[in-house]
Amino acid sequence: MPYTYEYPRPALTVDCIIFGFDNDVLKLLLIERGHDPFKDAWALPGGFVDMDEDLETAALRELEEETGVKDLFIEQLFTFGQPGRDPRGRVVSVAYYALVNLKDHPVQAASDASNAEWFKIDKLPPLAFDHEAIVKVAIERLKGKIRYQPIGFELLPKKFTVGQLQKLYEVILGKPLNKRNFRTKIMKLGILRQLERQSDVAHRPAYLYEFDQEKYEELTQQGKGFEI
Amino acid sequence: MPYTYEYPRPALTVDCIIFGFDNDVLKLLLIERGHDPFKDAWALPGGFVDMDEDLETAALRELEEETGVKDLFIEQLFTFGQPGRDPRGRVVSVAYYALVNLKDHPVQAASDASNAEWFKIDKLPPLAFDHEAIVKVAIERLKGKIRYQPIGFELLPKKFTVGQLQKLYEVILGKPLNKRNFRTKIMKLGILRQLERQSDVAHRPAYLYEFDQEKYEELTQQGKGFEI
DNA sequence: ACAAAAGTGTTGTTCCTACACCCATGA
DNA sequence: TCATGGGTGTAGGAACAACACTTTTGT
Repeated sequence: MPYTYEYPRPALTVDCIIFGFDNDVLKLLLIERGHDPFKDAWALPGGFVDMDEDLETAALRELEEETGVKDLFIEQLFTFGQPGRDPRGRVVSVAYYALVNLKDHPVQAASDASNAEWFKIDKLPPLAFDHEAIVKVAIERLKGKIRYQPIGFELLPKKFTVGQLQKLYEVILGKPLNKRNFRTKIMKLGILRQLERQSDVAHRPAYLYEFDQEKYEELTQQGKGFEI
Repeated sequence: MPYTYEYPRPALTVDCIIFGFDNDVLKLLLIERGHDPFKDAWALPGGFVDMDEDLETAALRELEEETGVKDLFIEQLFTFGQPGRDPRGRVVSVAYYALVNLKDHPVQAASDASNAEWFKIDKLPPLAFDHEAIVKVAIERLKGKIRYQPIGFELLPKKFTVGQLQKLYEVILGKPLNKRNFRTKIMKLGILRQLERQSDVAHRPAYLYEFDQEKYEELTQQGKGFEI
């Protein structure tokens, strides 16, 4: 059943850039394409937008269909619309990105995609379409954003140590941070709730913390800055 | 001549949020719509994307067609795609924004639009579609961005005084800034080139400055921050 | 002389940085 | 006892915030 319009229209897709953090490494969720074009190549999860669904909903739906990953907060990244970016014709893609705790989000490829996997961010395979460029934009955004918004917490387990948090910042920013100063800074924000200590570690057990969403919202609503 | 596709496609448009600065006030460029829907209502300049043009190009083209304003740098803001935001059916709109020096960009309504005008940002008329929401997003972005990027300079004449620059920051941020501290901070960045003095003003004449693009690029390439 | 905006001095406080040091645990 | 990461003290300097003061113009 064909659809007809008076003027030509580009096709509209969504793509998802999903970052995960695991064993001190930043990872990216990719699918292996099951169809042409770029059959068998790795690509960002994504697909066509349905007529009656929100863009964000479309992104979440495609993500779950292709990777099994669900229940996450995504945020719009950028819209890529250069003619020629897709061999099938004019395709405009709205990209969304998210950060997840890798352990909480097991992948299981489904339907459209023949496979789904986490890749280390610095060892990505060649990607389909202009997806390499898209990933680059996402990483830049991540770097810029983590310095003044607490998005990092979504990458960690619910309970985490200050050490883990610092490691995460170091991986994303790509440079070592001073332990003492990182601690003082992050603690002074007052957005961490202290819990019990670790156990069974071969060194002095660290305190575990959880992120205090409420305190954070108070902070931002007062317009107070946050900078690491 | 109709165009037919196997699956339905949303229409794709671009919208432009153009900020100007004039007499200590922040203004926004709007057009009066010449056709239904929302005939005679005020709206953001914008329109449908052609099949062979870049999104950014489409935004610039529509802007010039509808307002006569051209030769500016635009930046992608956000893509709005909620079903129901346009009474004609599913329309997804990629929004772009820009800052211009009002004096350098005379408006002259043309073709599609029956009229184009600058409005004070705090006295906007009711807007068509979801354009009020779009403007709100743009203002938030502007506020967030001006604190660490020198986008403000594009709103001012080529030669400007530190007082004017401060006024601009105050208007955008919506709060008064301390004269002494603003000066020290902005001067220490070293991105202003001092020129001659003002003349014919009823007070001590201020030095004029121009923005030093090169110095700014040096600054950012060293990864140095910039914060007001 | 006065208003109005430009521009400077200064001071107390807070924040940043860099380093050195001690602590608790499992192996 | 050693390695490992957790956690604290502190000192010097840079940056911030607030306020008072002087300067130069046109009217």
